[in-house]
Amino acid sequence: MPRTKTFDEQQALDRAMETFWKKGYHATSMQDLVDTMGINRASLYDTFGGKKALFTKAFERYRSINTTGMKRFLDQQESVKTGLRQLFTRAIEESQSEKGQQGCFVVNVTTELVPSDPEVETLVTTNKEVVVGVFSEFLQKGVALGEIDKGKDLEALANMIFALYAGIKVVGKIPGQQAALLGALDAALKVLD
Amino acid sequence: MPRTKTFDEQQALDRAMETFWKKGYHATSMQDLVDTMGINRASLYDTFGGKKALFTKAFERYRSINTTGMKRFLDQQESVKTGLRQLFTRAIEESQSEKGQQGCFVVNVTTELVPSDPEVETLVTTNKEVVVGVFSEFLQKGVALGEIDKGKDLEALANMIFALYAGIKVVGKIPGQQAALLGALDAALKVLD
DNA sequence: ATATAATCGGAACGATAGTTCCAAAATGGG
DNA sequence: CCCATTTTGGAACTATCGTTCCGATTATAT
Repeated sequence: MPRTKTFDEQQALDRAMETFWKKGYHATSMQDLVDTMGINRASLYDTFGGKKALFTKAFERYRSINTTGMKRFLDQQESVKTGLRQLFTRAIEESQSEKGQQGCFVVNVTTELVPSDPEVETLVTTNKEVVVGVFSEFLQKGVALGEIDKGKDLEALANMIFALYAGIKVVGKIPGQQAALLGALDAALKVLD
Repeated sequence: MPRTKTFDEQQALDRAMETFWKKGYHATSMQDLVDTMGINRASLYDTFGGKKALFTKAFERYRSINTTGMKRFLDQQESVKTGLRQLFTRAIEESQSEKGQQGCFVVNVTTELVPSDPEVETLVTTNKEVVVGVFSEFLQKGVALGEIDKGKDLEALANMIFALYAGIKVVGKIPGQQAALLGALDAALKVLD
């Protein structure tokens, strides 16, 4: 006898994610979210709780999409070295598009809200462990394939790749950095040899 | 017959810099600045113009201090390889202190205000050129000293070091990353061999 | 068709935002 | 000491912040 939901909750969350991603947490107003999510102000509070609760949901959704996508991309790579190169090349090329100039939501959130927000601090800490784990496993596959020397410290390499990725996402926000970043990538990937 | 300034303008600017650095632009209120700068609200507007004008002055002061300090540090290094290692080791160790968790003001500002603020975009673009230039010159010295192979693409290496620096400043905001980042540094510096 | 509940538009709330203004107080040069 | 000017405290202003509430409307399940 009751009725079901009418609006698309997932779509609304995706739009909130886009808004927080583009403007950051503090610069995003509830009015911005009402405008972009396409739902009523009251519905927003009913469904998502409030600004901070909505932000957390949007951020976790971004993390889920991103880590899943990255893992999927790496899983279908045959070569570890060229796979990593392609992952980064794609990231660099995307960063020069209008949307890419938003950078990485995780990086943006880290610099804006850590250490002032302990909850966010926990989320980005978890994210770092997960992503470094993905890189580490991928490198392990490279060792198994004989592409990477057995003697290498894979954990250190994974951490280096993670830091480089974050750096590229920062520098990539500056316009006209494609050539410079591709060059930097080329230099950096020498660590795998 | 007039009189001179009473309060220390430079000190007030330094405190504004600290506040913007710690909290970011949007999360910093004029009341925060009045409280931390130790001067009157009206004096703040008289001397610095307004929030945005004050922010720009504070940011440029940070840039000046930082690039000067980095250049000075590198200039007094005898070895290029160990000099770079020391620069980064210091940055990593500092990032684990309470103050270091604020990260790098330039990185924070880049992720928060680029591309939404064209003026800031110009400032961080200039900063990137200057700092990459510093790294590039330092690497050139390494070639002259015979520490670095002549054949290497120094511009690419400088860009890679710049991106890595930004990444370390992001990851360094997460607690407990000292060992991971030192390992990442060790792996990254292999590109100089 | 009717009942039930979700969604809506929009007002209202107290709080704070950035900025301006003004009279009083403090300060330094002559 | 005195004049000129800086600095001060605090009110005032308009705008927007995040949040809550309510009556009206819409949509669904029976």
